[in-house]
Amino acid sequence: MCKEGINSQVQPVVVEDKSSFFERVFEVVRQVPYGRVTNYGAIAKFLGTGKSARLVGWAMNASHSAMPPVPAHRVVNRKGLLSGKMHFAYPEHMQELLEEEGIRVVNDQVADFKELLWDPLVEIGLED
DNA sequence: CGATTGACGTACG
DNA sequence: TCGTACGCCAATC
Repeated sequence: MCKEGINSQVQPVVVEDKSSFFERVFEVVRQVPYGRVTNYGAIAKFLGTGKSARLVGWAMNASHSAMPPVPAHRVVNRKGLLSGKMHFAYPEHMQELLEEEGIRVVNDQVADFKELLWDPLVEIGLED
């Protein structure tokens, strides 16, 4: 009799742990303003992980499933190099997105990267 | 369960 | 400035 009705079937709710490192990375990246870029180390350090910048990159790997979408194209390495362009739909996609925002990319590297760099530790850190 | 890899960064020479 | 070595944590083999 424990046989419940059809509508009694339990549906596995796919709830992502917001406590996960990835979610935090997604949030920070989503805070990156238009026409600006950030680097993995800044995000990692902002989250308190510090040297685990690699995890940020790994988190971006899952960013394709993140909702809302994460502007991963605004995230580059500390050299301003489009290290993750290979993981986009196509390598040129990342550069196109950046140029679309007015960011000039030369030799797979962000021009004036230092000026366009948006550091959450500085921007958000002082705000919040 | 151990070894390897990875969209990185820092330290050292 | 450049190349090498190491750490970091999670996923994959």
